[in-house]
Amino acid sequence: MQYWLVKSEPDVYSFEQLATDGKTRWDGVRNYQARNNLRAMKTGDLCLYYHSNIGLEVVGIAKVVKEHYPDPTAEKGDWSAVDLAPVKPLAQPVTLSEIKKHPALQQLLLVRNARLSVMPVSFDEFSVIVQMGETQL
DNA sequence: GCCAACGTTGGC
DNA sequence: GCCAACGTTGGC
Repeated sequence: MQYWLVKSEPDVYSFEQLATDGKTRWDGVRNYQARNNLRAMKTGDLCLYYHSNIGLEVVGIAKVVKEHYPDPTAEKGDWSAVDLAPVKPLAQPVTLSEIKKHPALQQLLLVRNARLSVMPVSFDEFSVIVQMGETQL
């Protein structure tokens, strides 16, 4: 079991929208590092769902329900998509500023590489953020 | 809206 | 293969 963090701009596709849809195709990734992370995802892996630009906070947990396949939105190039489904929202969102303040989260790629949109997180980091969101695993 | 950080492109 | 120029992302 691996843990991840995925970013989305909430005015484009929010966690609430994912909760409504029940499932979504995570496509449109055009960054090699992020793509390679998508390809490493396994069914059942859990993802922290982060709202970038608006909110700047982790708002929920999603899970991988379909492993990587060719991204149908890619007109050219070698890109991948996965399918994600909602697990649960955090009782209280965990903001970027809280994450930056937390001693156990200083290695988080979200902090160290702001531009990466799909990144692995350790189980410890995942647990800390979920606990900060006051939600049970 | 600005700008820093990063990735990509293209000239040499 | 280097590096400058450019485009994009994302925090502020």
